Amino acid sequence: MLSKKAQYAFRALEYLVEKQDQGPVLISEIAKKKKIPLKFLENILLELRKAGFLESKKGKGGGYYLAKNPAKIPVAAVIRVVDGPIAMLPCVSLYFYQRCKNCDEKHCGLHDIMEGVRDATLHILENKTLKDLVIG
Amino acid sequence: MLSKKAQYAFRALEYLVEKQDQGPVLISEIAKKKKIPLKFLENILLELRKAGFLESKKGKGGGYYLAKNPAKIPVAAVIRVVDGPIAMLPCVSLYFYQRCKNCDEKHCGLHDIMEGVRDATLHILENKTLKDLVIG
DNA sequence: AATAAAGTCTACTTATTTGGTAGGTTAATA
DNA sequence: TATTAACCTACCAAATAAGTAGACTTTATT
Repeated sequence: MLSKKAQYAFRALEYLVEKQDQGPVLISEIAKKKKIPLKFLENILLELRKAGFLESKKGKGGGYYLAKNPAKIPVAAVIRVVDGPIAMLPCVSLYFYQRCKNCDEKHCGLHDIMEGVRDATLHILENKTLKDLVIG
Repeated sequence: MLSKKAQYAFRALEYLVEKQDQGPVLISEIAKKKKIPLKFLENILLELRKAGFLESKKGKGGGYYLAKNPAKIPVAAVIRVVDGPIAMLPCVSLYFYQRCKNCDEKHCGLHDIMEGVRDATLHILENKTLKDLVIG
């Protein structure tokens, strides 16, 4: 399951995609419209900015806005930043790989199964982007 | 990510599939061979028995063994019992569904994306079984 | 019948993660 | 120089995950 943090992140990003051409958007506006706790959202947006998905402006007329074309930001990238690994086992994770203790990856059935799940999942999450968060 | 509990569960089940024709297997034997904390494993096996995957015998010569053909127990079913939902969002879970607050599922891009991920994931996890845990 | 073996059950404890808050600091604008 | 709004550090509480303790029941053997 995605954490609430990640779900908030996607809701906020969806809003920013919608408001894409209207200059910086206030954190407080996003919080209000998307019903996300303000201070929690602050942290989340900061993290998304540091990851390069968003940019921000301080002071009057400031706020957050997309750092690049939303069609260039895969859903998978956002999940990795906010929640970490996407795979179901550390030993099949591409970005957060950890070797299995007590289990030989070459002869582990679960490993193979979860590798398949990872590939199927990433096939979708690497190709869907922030653009796809907005429908119609 | 699967919890450690789920990973232990699969390791134990794999062992029981291997020892399938050799009568009841001691918890302590599984714990030792698979390096799983004994008391923790007790709880896990109990849960798997209550879910109908395993059966047990008490007293001397007792132990745990598979309740049915391992090829009839999908990996998905085990995950649901031990860890709960497989889907990435409550609103796309088949067995643990919960409605989204503040979001209309009909117009939610993330919903659609995660529905796709769920289908792709289940396509694998419903068809792979405990039999597939053992290689060669 | 007595004993020992082995799973069962209830109830903890401890560690980690999640979700959220507080309050001061810095930068931009008017 | 006052105001606005993001930035940053630190903290806290609740929930979940991970693991442990110990007494109880059932079964087989002697």
